[in-house]
Amino acid sequence: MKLSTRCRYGIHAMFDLAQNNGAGPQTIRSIAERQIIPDQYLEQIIGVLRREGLVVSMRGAQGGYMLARPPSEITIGQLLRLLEGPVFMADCIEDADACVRSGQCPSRLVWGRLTDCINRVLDSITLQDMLEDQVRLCEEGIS
Amino acid sequence: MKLSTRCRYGIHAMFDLAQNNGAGPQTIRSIAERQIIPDQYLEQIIGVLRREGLVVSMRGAQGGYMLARPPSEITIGQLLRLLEGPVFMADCIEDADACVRSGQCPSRLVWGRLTDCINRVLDSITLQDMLEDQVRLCEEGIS
DNA sequence: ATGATACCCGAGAGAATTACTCGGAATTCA
DNA sequence: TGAATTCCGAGTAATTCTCTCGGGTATCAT
Repeated sequence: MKLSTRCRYGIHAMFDLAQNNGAGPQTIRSIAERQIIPDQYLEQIIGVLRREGLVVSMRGAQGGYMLARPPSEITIGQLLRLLEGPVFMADCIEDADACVRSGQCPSRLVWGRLTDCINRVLDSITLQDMLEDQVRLCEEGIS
Repeated sequence: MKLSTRCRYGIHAMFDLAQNNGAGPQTIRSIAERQIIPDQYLEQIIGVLRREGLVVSMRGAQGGYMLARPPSEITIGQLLRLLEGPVFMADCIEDADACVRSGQCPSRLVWGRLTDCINRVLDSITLQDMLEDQVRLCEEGIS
């Protein structure tokens, strides 16, 4: 049970944009270099994020990407659901008709509880929180 | 973000064994029929559970499988970790050296929190709990 | 205008993983 | 002995994941 690298790359890229928020548009290449991501792959990933309205792009020379909203309004849950697909542990969580037993299936209860817990944790963490975490981690590193 | 069918099959099979606990060994075929699982695939899955000591097998005619412990001592977390691989969302959770930035990486904090939450939920649910859930679900269905 | 920069997009290659299948050996009960 | 059943390694088909390619389009600087 692991995240795909697509999802990790996407979240790293968004964190990078959060760090550079206000510093003008960032190119694919510069993000990819800082975050150590194959740049053509990142292009694909960031395309998804743009189509969903989480980042805005500026084409042409001096173009690049910027967050579409402040870091405090973007949660990891949003990112993960976009990049990894919706969080539901079995088809019957999204669609009760996917299985004839849904109404009386105890595993369905388990998957439901797990899904809720994952979403709750992830929706409670914003990019802003991560920026603050990093400041704290760096200070601890120094002292 | 979904469970593999291997994992769902395995848990359904274990739940089936819990329901038939005390009723003698259950054959692959009978479990597969009740739980709607391809039986040769189930054979493979249940082999993993046997090697890890969660079920015991009896070979030969009238043989089959039984739980190695009471349902109250088997958690979904144990099963999921066996069947789906250990729950860690990125390599750096298990092995800090997997990434040079581990010490100062805020995503690592996120994956850590998520991993903890998932394990906590899953380790709190036993097969016995699921048996009781099912009784309750059936009663609700009737009334 | 022109050229350099950079996003945009669909198609596809290669590798890994998943979900199964097959055939046959070993064991046990009746 | 023979039928039932587990045990095991190998193999295959489908899917998904990761990443690449090539060419198009928009924009800025000169």
